[in-house]
Amino acid sequence: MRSIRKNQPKADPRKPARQPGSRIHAELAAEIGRRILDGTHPPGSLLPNEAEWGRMFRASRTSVREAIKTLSGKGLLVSRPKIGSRVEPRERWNLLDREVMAWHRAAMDEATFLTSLQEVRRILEPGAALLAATRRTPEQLGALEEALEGMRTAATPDEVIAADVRFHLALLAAANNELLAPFGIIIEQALASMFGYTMRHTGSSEQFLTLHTAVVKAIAAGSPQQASRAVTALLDDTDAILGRSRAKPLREA
Amino acid sequence: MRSIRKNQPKADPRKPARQPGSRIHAELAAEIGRRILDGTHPPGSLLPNEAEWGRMFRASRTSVREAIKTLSGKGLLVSRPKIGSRVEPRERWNLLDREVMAWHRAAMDEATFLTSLQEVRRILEPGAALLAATRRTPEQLGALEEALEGMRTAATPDEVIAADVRFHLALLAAANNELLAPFGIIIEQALASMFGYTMRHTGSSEQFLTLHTAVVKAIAAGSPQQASRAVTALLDDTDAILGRSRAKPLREA
DNA sequence: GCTGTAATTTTGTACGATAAATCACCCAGG
DNA sequence: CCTGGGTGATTTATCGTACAAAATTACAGC
Repeated sequence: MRSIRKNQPKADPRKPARQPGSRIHAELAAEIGRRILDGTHPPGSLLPNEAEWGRMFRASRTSVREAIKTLSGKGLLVSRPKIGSRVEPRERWNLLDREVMAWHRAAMDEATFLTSLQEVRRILEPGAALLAATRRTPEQLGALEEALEGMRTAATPDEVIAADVRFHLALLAAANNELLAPFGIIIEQALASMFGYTMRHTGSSEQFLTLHTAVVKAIAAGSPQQASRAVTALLDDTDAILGRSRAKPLREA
Repeated sequence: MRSIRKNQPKADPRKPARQPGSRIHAELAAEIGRRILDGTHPPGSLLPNEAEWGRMFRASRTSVREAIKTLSGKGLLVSRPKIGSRVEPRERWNLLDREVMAWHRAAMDEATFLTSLQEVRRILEPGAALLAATRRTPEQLGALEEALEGMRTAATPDEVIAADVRFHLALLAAANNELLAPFGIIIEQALASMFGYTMRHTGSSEQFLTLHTAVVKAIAAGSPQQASRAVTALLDDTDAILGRSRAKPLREA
C-alpha cells in the first residue's frame, strides 16, 4: 500500500482529513445554510465571496459553488456577477424544505418552533382527515391500521414515535391530494421536536391509542366530520401532553 | 471591435449562442427538472451521467453538476459515485418549491392541478383567517385594505389578479405563523392558473369585491369565526366562477 | 462454488484560465 | 456645478483537465 498521492493539493496534517462518506459540498451547504438561518448573515446582507468561503473551509471554489447552488435552489440567496451572493428576504426562503427546516429548528427556540408547527398541524390535519374519509383506498386504510398496530406493539419510545409519524403521514397520503403530502415534513419535524417533551410525560399511552383508533374508525366508516373531529381531539391531547395551555383558537367553533 | 475570442471552446455557429442574461446551470436545471416532472425520467430511474448531459446541451460538466446540485437540493434526485443520479420517489420531491411547482404545473393537466390547489386553499385559508382575526397587527390589516383597494381601482384584469394575490398573501402573513407564509406559493400558482379561466367569466366582479370586503371587515373586527366563514364563502365563489360543481367536502359542516 | 482482488465506471474535488456582468471611479464637456 | 461616457476592477459564470473516492463488476485462484 502506497501512501503517496500525486495531486494532493494541501499536505496539511492539521486538517483532520474529512471523515469518509461526507460530501464537501453538502457540508458547506449545511454550514452556510445554518449561518443564514441563525441570523449570522441576515436577509439583505452580502455573503463572503466564493474564494473566501473556500479559504475558510479549505475547500475548492468548485465545491463552494456547488454548495451555493444548493442554497440558491432553496431560495436562501441569489448570486450575481460582481455583486456576490446576497441573502434573500425571509419570505422567499423555502422553509418547507427538509434541510432548511432542520437548520431553522436548530437555530431557534424549540418551544416556539413547536408551537408554530402544532398550529399548522391543527389547520391541516383535520382537513386532510375530512378528505381521507371519503377518498382513502383500501391500501391507504391498511397503512393507517398498520401504523396503529405499530404503536400498540411498540417496545421502545422510539418505536412509538416512528409509528406515530407513519400514522400521520399515512393520514395525509390518504387524502389523495398530491399537494398535501409534502406537508409531511411538518409532521416529521413536529414529532421529532416533541420527542424530548413527551418522554417526560408518559402515562397517557392508553388514551393516545384510543384517540388514534377513533381516527381510523371514522375514516374506515367514511365519516368525514367524525374523522375531522377525531383528529382535532388527537391534537388537543398532544398539546395537553406538551403541557401547553394555549389559546386553542381553532377550537372556538 | 474585434470578434476573436481566445479560449472559445466551441466555434460552432449552429449553436445559437445563448441569449445574454441566461445562466446555463439554471437552464439545465430547469430542463432536467421538467423532464423529471413530466415523467420522461420516472422515479427510481437512472439519469444520463454528467458527461452525457454535457454533450446533449453542449455544456461543461461543471455547469451540469451545478444544475444537478440544484435539483438534488429540491429532493428530485440523489447522486452517488459509480451509480449515477437516480430520481427520488415522488414523496421526496419538494413540490412546494416555486420552480418545482411551476414545472409540475406545466407537465400536468391544468384543470386537475387547479382542483388540487383549490382543495388545499380550502383547508389553509379559513384556518389562516381564524388566526389572523385575533393576531393581525395594524400594519397587516392595512396591507389587506390596500390590496382590497387595489382590486377596486384596478383597470385591467392583470391588475385585479395582482391585487388578489397580494390580498391572499397578506391574509397568510396576518396569521403571524412563519410556517404558514411559505404556502403563499400555492396561492400564487392557483391564481396564475386561474387567469385563463376567470377571463371567460366576467360579471361577478361586484360580488368578488363584496366577499373580499367581508373578510377584511371580519378580521378588522377581530371575529375569528366570521373571518373563517367569509374566506370559505370567497373560495366557494371562486370555485363557482371556475364552473366546477365540486363536492365541496369542506362545506359539509 | 466461493472469496478476495483488480478493473471499471461514475460522481466528487481541485485548479487554472477566461468570459460576462456590473459597480466605482475618473475625467472631459457642458 | 452636474452629467455622461469610458475605463478599470471585482465577482460570479463557464470551461477544460486532472485526479480521488466510491461502488459495482469481472475475474483469478483456490
